Amino acid sequence: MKTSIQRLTIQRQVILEELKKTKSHPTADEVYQEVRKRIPNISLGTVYRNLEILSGCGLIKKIETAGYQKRFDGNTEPHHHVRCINCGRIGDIYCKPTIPLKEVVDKACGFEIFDYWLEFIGLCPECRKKKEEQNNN
Amino acid sequence: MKTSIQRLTIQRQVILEELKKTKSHPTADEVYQEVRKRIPNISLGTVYRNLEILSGCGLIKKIETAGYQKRFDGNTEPHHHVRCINCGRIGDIYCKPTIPLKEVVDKACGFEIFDYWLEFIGLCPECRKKKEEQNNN
DNA sequence: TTTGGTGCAAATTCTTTGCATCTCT
DNA sequence: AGAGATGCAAAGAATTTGCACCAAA
Repeated sequence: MKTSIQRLTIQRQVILEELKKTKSHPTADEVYQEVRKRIPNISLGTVYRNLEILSGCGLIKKIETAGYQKRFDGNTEPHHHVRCINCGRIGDIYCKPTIPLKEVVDKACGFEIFDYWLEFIGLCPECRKKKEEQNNN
Repeated sequence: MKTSIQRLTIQRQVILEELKKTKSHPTADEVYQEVRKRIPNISLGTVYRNLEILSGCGLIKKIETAGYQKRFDGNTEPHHHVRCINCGRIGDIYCKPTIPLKEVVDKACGFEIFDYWLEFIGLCPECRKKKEEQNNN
């Protein structure tokens, strides 16, 4: 895994900018759609390649929770995610889980732990509302 | 989402048995390979369909952490996972995180939280050893 | 001039689906 | 008969890769 970028091409720069600009945790294709507005002839392959490289050197974060598409996050601060079970939207959470997570796990299984991934699954406010309205009919 | 099985066909039964038998969190294809030893003409589609149904009614667990393939777990006790960044192997952890996770999140973001997913990323004992040997060369 | 990057298209990989057939009840 | 399942094969979706060309060091 590379830890630094060789060249900051326009494509790479715009992809990064668009990711930093939004809080919506877009998929590769959504990034592509956004970037195309500024670089109309960019290819989807280039977007994929660059998302991989950018996350490889820590400039963005890859959100790898499947069954779903990968998503990408321009926010590299440590934080956690909530995913809406209904619409797939992903939100951010900044609470610090005050758990000695690493320590516990290290002892429990012999893994050398680098990181952990904490994701909550539920209904986002919008979908919550919709569901309640349906129930009232 | 269905909550009960209509018919317990041989295919369904064997898939379930094989999953209960192992601790290796196999992918759909790995389940397929194993089940084929007992039902040679079973189709991959059937395996996928049944894994979906079995997890839909809570008899098995779907592990949806991607970039990787989905994996399935015959162990439905609440527990967490460690994933090896190198070989992809998934292990189990039974520590209880003593955090009021749900409560904190509910307040923080307006989501209605049903569940959470906690996964640790690191190096499994085997890969740890390999890496150390490489470093010694 | 060499290395890295790009666009394009084809290829892969994983998963889902349509359909004719079969099987329980 | 009718609903649910199956095998097979084709289709889909997401992602990766090969290749010829381009561009910056």
